[in-house]
Amino acid sequence: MGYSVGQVARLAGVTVRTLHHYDEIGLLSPGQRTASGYRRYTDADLERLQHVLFYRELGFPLEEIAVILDEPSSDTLTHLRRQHELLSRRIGRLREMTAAIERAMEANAMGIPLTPEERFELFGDFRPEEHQAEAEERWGGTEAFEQSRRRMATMTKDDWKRFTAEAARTTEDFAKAFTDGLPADGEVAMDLAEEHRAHITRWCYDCSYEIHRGLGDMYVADPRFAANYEPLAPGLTQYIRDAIHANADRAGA
Amino acid sequence: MGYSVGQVARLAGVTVRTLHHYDEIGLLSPGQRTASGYRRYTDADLERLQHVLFYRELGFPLEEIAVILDEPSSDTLTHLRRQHELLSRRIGRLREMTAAIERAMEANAMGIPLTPEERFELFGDFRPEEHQAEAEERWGGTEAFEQSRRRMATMTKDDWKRFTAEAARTTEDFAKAFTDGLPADGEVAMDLAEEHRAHITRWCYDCSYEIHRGLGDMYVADPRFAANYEPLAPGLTQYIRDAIHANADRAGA
DNA sequence: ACTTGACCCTCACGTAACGGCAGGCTCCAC
DNA sequence: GTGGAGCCTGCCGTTACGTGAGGGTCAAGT
Repeated sequence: MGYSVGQVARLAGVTVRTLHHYDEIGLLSPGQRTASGYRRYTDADLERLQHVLFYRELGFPLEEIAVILDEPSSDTLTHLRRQHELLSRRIGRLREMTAAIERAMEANAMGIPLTPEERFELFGDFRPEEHQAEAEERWGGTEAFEQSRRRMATMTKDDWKRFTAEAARTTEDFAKAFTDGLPADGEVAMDLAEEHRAHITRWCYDCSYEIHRGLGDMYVADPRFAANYEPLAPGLTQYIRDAIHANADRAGA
Repeated sequence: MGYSVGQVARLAGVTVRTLHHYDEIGLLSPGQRTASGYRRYTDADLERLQHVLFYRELGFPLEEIAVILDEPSSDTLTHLRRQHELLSRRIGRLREMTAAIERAMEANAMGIPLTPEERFELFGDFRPEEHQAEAEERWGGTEAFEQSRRRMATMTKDDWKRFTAEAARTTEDFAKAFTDGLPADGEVAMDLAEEHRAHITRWCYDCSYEIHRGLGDMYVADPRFAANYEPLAPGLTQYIRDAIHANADRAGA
């Protein structure tokens, strides 16, 4: 027979207003309502709230929390593992900051002034590396790019393994279709392209047909991407690019 | 000779807008401006920014950061020490969360459902203990109370030592004035009361005369406070209370 | 001397994640 | 059967910026 807002609020150490808010934005709606409109939270709701608070504590925006809690592959254990890894990383980060502080204290004790770069290096774990800057340039700092970057940050080593495994499978299927002589604008190739697009959407960001076209073009233009495909079959890169465009055409985009 | 907003932004890994914002709210105004109105940040500004970002990272509101950076006893070393301690605490907290996650994983593996209390105990480090609940009741959950609670949280063991030392000194002075037979509404006693008020304002929260009166009344009403004063001189508690009121009267409040 | 692109300025409105209050039901314990 | 605790739905306020708009500034190239 569930818990009332007040009870849940006390249990979880949040305010009633917060629960109302989570209900409003659809992040956590109580399983039921009483006849008089009172919210009734179930045990499942409590578990969801637990995860919400956890990710929130680690600084995730609520909208993103909703996404990662609603993705299909999200059972309790997956989340616990992910949370465990996120915690480890966070602790590592704080340790680095501790070390930086200690260095600063030493420098201070010796009367050595810090250079501006030294001053902020401890915050610099997300500084634009080469690759990021380039992607930014290519993608024009779009929403999708940001989304991707953040999604990547949440992925555990396990996630990465599954991600690359899935990606490799699709690539192999492409290679097979290509060597079998199936046309790039044929049913099979287009379905594979669609699968590819879904794969990206699931793991990285909301990949529209238009973005997907752009990706395909990028594959042939950039030798680093081509390096992944050509060894499997020369010409595969172009084939994939064409299949992507055919698939987008089919979808009317 | 100085850095532009853009340079500082790149160095510190924040946006220009953020620096503009800090300037607007007076948290970090550049030491100079060029003739054409461009912001010029000095090395001292950079150091301040470093501290700002640090405290921000640890979740302090900007307004509070301004306060702790502007308090008189705030030299670089003090801050570095404080930051070091805050980091240690933070790491400890995250370790506890890690342990809680591990317990949850075990329970999950064994198929044991968690009780609602177990679910959220890891977030419960700020649950209302007896004392806090009482203070809340007394003070009616005022702004001052919240301010105090947060200030306390930033204090290192060293801070506490100095705090209690200062407090003890004032108390002794009060005791001396009392045993010397000086009147509670006399110059000396009132000055001591004012010092007491300043002490609270400096360390805990903005203590108005009205609040101060309330504190004085509380001292005589609550035996636990009286226990601190009476051993020094019987009747001292009442004396302090009267001095506080006299001082408030003198200030016209 | 002139343009052009990168950088800077000041408004000014938008957003996320709630806090806090008003005005009004609902529940249950005495 | 009534009073107080708890719940409801708006709705406006706040913090820490994001995101342009509209317009000066500056060094480098032509």
